[in-house]
Amino acid sequence: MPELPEVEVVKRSLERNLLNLTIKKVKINDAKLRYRVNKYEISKLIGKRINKIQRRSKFLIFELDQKLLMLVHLGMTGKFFYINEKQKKFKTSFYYQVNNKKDYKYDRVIFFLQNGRKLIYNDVRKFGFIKLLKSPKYNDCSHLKNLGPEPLEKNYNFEYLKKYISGRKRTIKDILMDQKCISGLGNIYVNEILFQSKIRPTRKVKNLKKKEIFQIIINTKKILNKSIQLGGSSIKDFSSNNGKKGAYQQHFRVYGRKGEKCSNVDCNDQIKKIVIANRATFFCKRCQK
DNA sequence: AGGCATGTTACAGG
DNA sequence: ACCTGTAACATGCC
Repeated sequence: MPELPEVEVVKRSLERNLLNLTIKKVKINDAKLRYRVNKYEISKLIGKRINKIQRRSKFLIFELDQKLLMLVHLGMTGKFFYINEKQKKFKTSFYYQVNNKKDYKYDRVIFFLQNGRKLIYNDVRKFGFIKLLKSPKYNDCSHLKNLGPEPLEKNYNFEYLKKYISGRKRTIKDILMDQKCISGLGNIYVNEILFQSKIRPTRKVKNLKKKEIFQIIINTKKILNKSIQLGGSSIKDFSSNNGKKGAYQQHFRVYGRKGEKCSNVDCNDQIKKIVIANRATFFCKRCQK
């Protein structure tokens, strides 16, 4: 699920529902996430109120009483559910309506809230993590300190990207996936951005024209904003849900479309799939030069 | 059965 | 010390 737009959608939903609520109890069903969830540390959250929720790149930051900071990353399959304590079946959730009975197996950490509801961190593959930050200056933490600019902020612009790529030898796909260059993009959106920008993912950055760099900036912002507006995208892992899903996936132009006809009206070529930096890469060889 | 999957990072080698 | 590429992590699905 989660690249920047999905995390932003989750953040807004958490904000709507959790602000000013106090955590009553925390239950750890499985501590073995990306990093072991420390029971002693997590217990510090008890009795604390959630005052603010922020997003940086694909990370969520919960600010609680006494300057406690909880950092959450959703990894590949992490998600939050928000339900009534007494409900046995999930009826409401932040992001998806859930009807898959097996889902409870992957409830890793449960936060019991003072209003009688539960916030559940659910993660099939356990690539996500939850940890408390030591310093109130969260930009110091190892996960956040080397991140590049937010793609939707003004400091991600033509001058920035031109300067960043100068002297580098890598491909544009590789660079856009690199969180040190731009933070928050992942495989799906990079594929989409390069398709819309008419740039082949294998192009070396040193050969990019001014106009192409400009297109990348414009299309990055355009695509991310559109996706956030549509509630992000959810794929594969959520195909069994019959509730509300992010709608942006219906707008994918190349991602996952190997062998299909290019979606540009005047083009009859098939979408190709190759691997760059261990990641599936889709493009149209006629439209992306 | 084997390959693939929305992410991050530790590590090796240049 | 910087830059780059690869493998590993855990689990389910096609």
